[in-house]
Amino acid sequence: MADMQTLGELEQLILLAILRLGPEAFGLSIARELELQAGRRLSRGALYTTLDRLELKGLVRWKLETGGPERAGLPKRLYTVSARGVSALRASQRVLDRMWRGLDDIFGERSS
Amino acid sequence: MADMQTLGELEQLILLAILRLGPEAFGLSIARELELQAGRRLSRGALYTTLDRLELKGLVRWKLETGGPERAGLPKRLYTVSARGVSALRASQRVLDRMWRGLDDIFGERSS
DNA sequence: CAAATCGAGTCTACAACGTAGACTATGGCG
DNA sequence: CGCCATAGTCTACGTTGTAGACTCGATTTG
Repeated sequence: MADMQTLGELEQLILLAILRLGPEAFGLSIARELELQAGRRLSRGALYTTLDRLELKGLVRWKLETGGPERAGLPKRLYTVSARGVSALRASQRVLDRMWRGLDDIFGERSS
Repeated sequence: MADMQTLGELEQLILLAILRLGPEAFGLSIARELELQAGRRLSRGALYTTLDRLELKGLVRWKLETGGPERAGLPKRLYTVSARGVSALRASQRVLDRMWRGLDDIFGERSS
């Protein structure tokens, strides 16, 4: 795992949204979570291309959910973050955290 | 300041590096700080084009320092982060913070 | 049942951001 | 002067972020 390429800003947010949603993470719910929590509105394109690229890098996976009782047979992709995805996310967090350290008092917002 | 466009991942780091360095922030010292704190190595190109773009967006400014005693007359650009730069940075932090909230326990690293 | 609608995902194209490395210019030094 | 070092410029390209029109099956509705 020598040099893990860095995550883009949106990539981070999408990974985080998936983690937040747990087993209910599919395309549009991810977009909703992002808008709700981060005030960030995405188009379909923005969402799915990023998801595809994360998949390509092995940071997320998905399996089809074949519809339950309601939504008879209408499948959707349930996304999960892979172990490598979690690591990449933590690496990004670690770097930012380190760079903020000492500045929090002056410019920061970390309320808790 | 309705919708402040989001900062790229490197843009955030460079802004933070400048804040950390205070009055000693010029091109190469920024690169050094980034490597030191974040383990992120940048080429000249990566550094200055990003700096130029931040300037264009009004997030950083610089003034020439005309050499002191040593370095007689050799000028360098001393960078500072503008008020808008600080806001943009805080906005990014706020979003990430919010997205991480609740996940810290499971996946987080925030040691303190 | 055809038409309108909705939810989920695909595809194409382009703008913005991240990156490298060769190049210029000026000063110090043997 | 020739050479090394520092600070910054320029060109070019790969990666990430973005929009919106399109497909396709299901549900609603007149």
